[in-house]
Parts: sequence; structure tokens; C-alpha cells
Amino acid sequence: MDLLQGLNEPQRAAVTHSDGPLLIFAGAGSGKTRTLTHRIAYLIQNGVSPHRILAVTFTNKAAREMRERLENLVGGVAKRMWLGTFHALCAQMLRIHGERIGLNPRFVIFDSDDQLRLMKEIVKDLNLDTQRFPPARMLGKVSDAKNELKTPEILASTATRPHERIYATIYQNYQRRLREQSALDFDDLLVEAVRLLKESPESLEHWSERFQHVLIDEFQDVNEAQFQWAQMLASKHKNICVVGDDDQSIYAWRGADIKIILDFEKNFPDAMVVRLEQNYRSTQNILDAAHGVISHNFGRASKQLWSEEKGGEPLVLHGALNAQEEALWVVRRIETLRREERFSLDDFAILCRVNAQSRPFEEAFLRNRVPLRLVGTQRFYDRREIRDVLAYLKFIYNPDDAISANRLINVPPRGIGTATVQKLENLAIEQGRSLGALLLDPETQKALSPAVARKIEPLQRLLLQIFAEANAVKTVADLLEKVLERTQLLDFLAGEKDGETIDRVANVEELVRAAEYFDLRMAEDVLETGETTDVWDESDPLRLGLFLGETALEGGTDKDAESDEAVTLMTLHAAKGLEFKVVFLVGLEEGLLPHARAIWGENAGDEQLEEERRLMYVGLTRGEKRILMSYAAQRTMHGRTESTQPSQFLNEIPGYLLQREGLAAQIGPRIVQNRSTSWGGYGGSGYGGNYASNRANLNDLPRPQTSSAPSFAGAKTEKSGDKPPTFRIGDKVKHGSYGDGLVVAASLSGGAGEWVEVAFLGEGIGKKKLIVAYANLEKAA
DNA sequence: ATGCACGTACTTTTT
DNA sequence: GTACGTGCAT
Repeated sequence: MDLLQGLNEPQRAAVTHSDGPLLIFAGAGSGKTRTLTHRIAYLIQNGVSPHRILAVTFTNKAAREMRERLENLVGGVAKRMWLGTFHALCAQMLRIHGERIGLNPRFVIFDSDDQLRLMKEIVKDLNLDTQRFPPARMLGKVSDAKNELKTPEILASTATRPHERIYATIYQNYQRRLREQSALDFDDLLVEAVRLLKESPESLEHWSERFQHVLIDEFQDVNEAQFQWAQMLASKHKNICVVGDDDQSIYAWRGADIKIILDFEKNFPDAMVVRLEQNYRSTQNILDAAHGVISHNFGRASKQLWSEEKGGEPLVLHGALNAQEEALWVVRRIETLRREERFSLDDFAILCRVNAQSRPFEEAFLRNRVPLRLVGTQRFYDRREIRDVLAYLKFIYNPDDAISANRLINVPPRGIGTATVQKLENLAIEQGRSLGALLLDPETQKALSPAVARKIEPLQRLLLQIFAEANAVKTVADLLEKVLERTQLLDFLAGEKDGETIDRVANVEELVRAAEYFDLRMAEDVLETGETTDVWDESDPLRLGLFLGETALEGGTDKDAESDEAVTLMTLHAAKGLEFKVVFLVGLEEGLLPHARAIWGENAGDEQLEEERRLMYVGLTRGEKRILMSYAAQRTMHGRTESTQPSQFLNEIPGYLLQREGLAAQIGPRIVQNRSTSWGGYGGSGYGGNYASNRANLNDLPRPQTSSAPSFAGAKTEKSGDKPPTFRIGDKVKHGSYGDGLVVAASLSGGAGEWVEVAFLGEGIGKKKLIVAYANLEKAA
């Protein structure tokens, strides 16, 4: 099979590059996955054993898709590759070698719900005010630290402000509690995998020797931990191939660091760089609009998409009165487009910034009887009833898991409330054992008051019975059925009267099916490898653990993803990587896109604004044939109706590409005169919008009382720990080719470090944005 | 211990 | 508007 057939020049170069680091800038719609899969197939065709290839993605979906496409190219041998998400692959490595760094191989993975429960306990135990230290935000702090591979000790030693010390203490306690129950959270999977490679030379030797080729997808989204992990795995053979697009980096809030892709050539000086700029998806008009927007970002790797598909329809911009009218307009437009241009409902996508925008669309589509499919709203495995059942399985797998023990202790309700639980926990601390160990020990009852003992007695019997039966069970599905039977959880759910009963029962049944499917896959693996083991036999803890790992790491099946023809509604984040013939970008307003937090939130700054712009770019580049955009002049949020301004990004689309409708047609060529008046707060004019060094950790200060009027009290103070800016607003500067100028905006926060905007004095030069590190710029006297 | 009612605060995106 | 947390009554 000729793997090079149908590939363009740069794609071929990427596929055939033999040894050494390779960086592929793959613009939207440039055939990225095709290039990556063909490269892997090409490696295999040229004698590299699939067993020695590691391919990493961010999402399970991407991993599945890649595997599928690879199997089409090279057949079943693709199964022998290590291909999966960062988290899944790290978990796998830790199951195999984790003991070398002191991890219990039966560790459970805490997902976000477990994490939050644990964090709530920590904050409470430390007697901290949950208003000033909201558990969810504390989790974010911990996650940030982990993404940068900072231990609690490091955080403590670098803490200067009282708040920071508290964060470090919280992190420390959180981490201790995790380890006490042999639990790892999502971030731990990466952190510990890195630690394994650093602290166990044999492990590093083993894995880095094994992986002749390491390939990473969506490289613009990696964080420090992920990067180090990949780098170490590739340290032996130096064959690290990364694919990404800095313009589509939209996960900075999750620790993704765009600098890692931008600095790749610095880290690997001998890297070959390939740019995929030919776009096979969109019309040139769409690409021009997208380029108009994204080119307002800087510190980006320079590139521009082009298409052989010249021209195309203009982009439509509609101004609606409010969100209801906006939704109605979308429905009508879809109906006419379908009639006139014979599109299928599956060809349409509505992309929004936040899930909260979906309601008016659901209503409008329902009323007009147009099927609408919502994607990615709630993860299947996150549903309460599913988590209740899973708590039992997790507890069976690892009785030290106190969060699961706590969860199942009174589900279904058996009269054990906080008071009783408190007594048990005290006893656990007294005896230095876990809550689970107490629950499973018949002796425990003797140590309790008769009243408490009577309460937990039935629970204890139930658990012991389930544990005894679990030993005899052969599959995860059987175990699950046993748990359901003994706990009568289904009866409990069926008896609840909150309107969701039917869904809940159906969901649990769906979980049983997921388990059956898992067992089936396991059985197939056994056929291939010749190994057999019982589900949760001590000799192989991997089976049940593997299933639980999947429930934590995979969202679960999108229930109606592949149902009948329907229009798709999802967030811009969820849309990355997808394409649709017709894309509606809705809610294009200041405050929504760009999101309020990026313009007038506590940490607002250019970094955030640029990420919002990339979101807009991602949205635009999803469209193949048509882009239709809309905004509402009034929008109700938090129960309050406010008038809004159209998004500033609309100004960045060349006017000749736009066809205006509704309010947008009445207003005239320029849409936004003044960026941010209608929200109150500061008037936008004085700051020129670009001054971002007010990031002086405003998040560490008490929150301002009003959410709409941010306090700029700290705006002029520099964050103490940061390196000082070279240039400040008002500085006179001299540039190598542009001559003298005045700094009008400055920030330390661009993708490529410090940048300034300079108004040059010379005729016809005007204002330029410059990256300090690259520009030939110096201070003038 | 449980359930209800009220008040409050909150809202981005998710592996 | 909703979801959650708190406080009260059963």
C-alpha cells in the first residue's frame, strides 16, 4: 500500500521524516490526523514494531479515532501499539511499575466528584472559611501546582503571602489524605508517572528503551508535567514527533502552556519543522475571516491557511433583540438553508461559549419541531446514581477508599447520619485504621456504643456478604449485578419521586451494559494473550481496577450521539477537531465571547483575551461551506437582563466578507464603538484595553462585593515575585528599523513572553505590537 | 436523621 | 434561573 499517495508535499515530508525530533504545525483542517496516522503506518511498514510506538492524545475520542484509522491502514497489528490519552497511559505505567515508588498497585483514581468531596473535608477540617477558600477553587490551585510539578513542599517554600501558605497547607493535607486511601487524582497520574521515571532509573531505562517513537497529538495543549513525561520517554531514541496548532490552544486554564510548542525548536535544536497550511475543509472566505481574527494575536508561530476552494459564500452576521429571537433566527435559517441548499440536519452545528446558552435553543427547536442534539453536557459516569453504584465497586476494589466508603454508608438510606459517621471516623483515627477497615471488621461493633453498633450492624453484614460473594464472581458485570441485588439500590432509585427516576434506573442498567461490554473486551484480550484471571482475584487486581479506571477517565458513551438526523449544539471547546458544513456561532457579545472573565474578571489580561480569540478562531474554522454568526442586543444572565455590545472580534473580520442581517444591518459598518460601557465598571477608554500587568494576583485579595464592577485597586502594583517588565507604558523607545516611539501598552503575559505596543513617531508607521525578546528595541533617553 | 423551605451565590471551558 | 447550603420542623 502506498502510504504517500494523495498526500501533499509537507504532509509527505512529515510522514517520511525518519529519525530525530519532528514538529508539525498543523493548521485547522490541514489533514493532521491523516498525516499522523500515515506516519505511524509508514513507520510500521518500514520495520518499526508497533509494540515500540507510543502515541498520545488528549481525549479518548481522539485515541479511538486514531486507532480506527490505523487499523484501516495496517490492520490488527495496530492493537499492539501503546495508544491512548496521557492519563490512561500514565495510569497503565503506574499499575505496572508504581510499586517502585511506593504506590499501592490497587490505587483508585479519584475523579472530579471524589476530589471535591475530599477537598470539602480538608477545608472544613482546617477550619477555613469556605467563602474565602472555596473547595472548587482550592482544587484548581492544587491542580495548577501539580501541572507544574510542584510538590506541597515547593509551594510552601515559595509562599510569601498568608494566602499562599494556606494553599500550600491545603495541598499538603489533600495529598496526605489521598495517599492514606491509596487514591490518585487525575493530575497525580501524570505527576506520579513523571516521578516514577525520575526516581526509578530502571523504569526510565525500560520505557525509554522500549519506545522507539513517541508521537503526541494536540501538542499545543500539553502542560509541563505532560511534556516532561513525553520527553523522558523519548530520551533514549530521540524520536519525538509532536503535532499541534498554537492558534487552537484553548486550554490554558487547565494548565496547558502554549510556550511548550512555541519553544519546541529551542528544546530540540535539531528538530525538523513542517507546516501544514493547505486547508481541505473551508472556503477561502471562511479562512480569510478566521485569519482576520487570529492575526490579532501575537506571539504565534506565523502561518496562514489557504484553500483551493476559492471564494465561497459571505459570512452572515445577524443582530437579534434577545436570546429567544436569536434562537428563533437560527431555527428559521436552518429551515431555509435546508430547503434551498439541500443540507441535512447533521450538517448543522450551533457553537456557543457556555452551556448556559443552550436553553433558548432547546425551546425554540422543540417548538419548531426541529431535532436538536446536545453534546457533552453531562458525563454519563458523573451522574449521581452511577457514582453511587461505582462507590460500592471502588470500595470492593480498595476498602481504604474513604470517600467511597462515606458515600455508600448511607446509600440507600439506612439511618446512618453525620453523627454516626463522625463516631466511626473518630474510632478509625483512634485505631489508626481506615473507615473501610472498620466497616469490614466484625470486632468493630464491640468498640461502639450499643446504639451506634445497632445502626451499622446491617450495613456490616451487607458488606461482608458482598465481599464474600465478590470472590466467587467471574466478571465485572456479575459483580455489579450482585451489588445491585444485595443493596437493592435499583428499588431505592425506583422509589424516588423526583421526576428523574426513570432516567436513573435506565442509567444504572446502562452501566451494567457498559460492564458487560468491558467483560467482553477483556475476554477477547484473554484469547489473544492466553491469560486468564478472575475479576478481582488478589493475583490480578487489574481487571476491576481497569474498569474503574475507564469509568474515571472516560466520560462514558454519549448516549444519543449517533441517533437520528439532528442539529448539533455544543460549546466551542467541545467542537475542536470537528467540522460541519454549516456552522452557527451564537452569542457573539462582549462578556460571552470574549467571556466576561477574560475582559473584566479578576485575572483579565491579554493572555485570556487571546485565548478567547483562539476560541473564535476554532469556531470559524469548523465551518466548511457557511458560517452564520449572531449576537443578541439584550441577554438575561443570572436572572438579570442586560443590554450587550457585539463582540470585539467581529471587528476583526474584514467587512467585505460580512453580510449583515437584523440589527447588524441597521448599525452600519463598524460594530463596536466602545468596548465595555454597558456593563458599568470602568469605561474601557482610559486603559486602551491592553494594559495587563494588573494581574498582580488580584485573586488573592478578597473578592469585590459587586461582580460586575471589578476592583482595580491593585492595578498599578506589580506582583512581587515576577520579574519586572523591561518596558512600561510611557517609556520612550528606539527600534532598529522603525525609529523612535512611545510605549502605549505593555504586558508580561503574551504567549512568547513580554510584549509592548509602541506608537512610532515616524510618518506612516503607526502602532506596532512587538515581542520584546525578538524585537530590536531599546530604551531611549 | 430526614425532609423541606428558604436564602444565597453563582456560573467557562474538561482530560 | 438554578443549584447548593443552611436552618428548621418533623
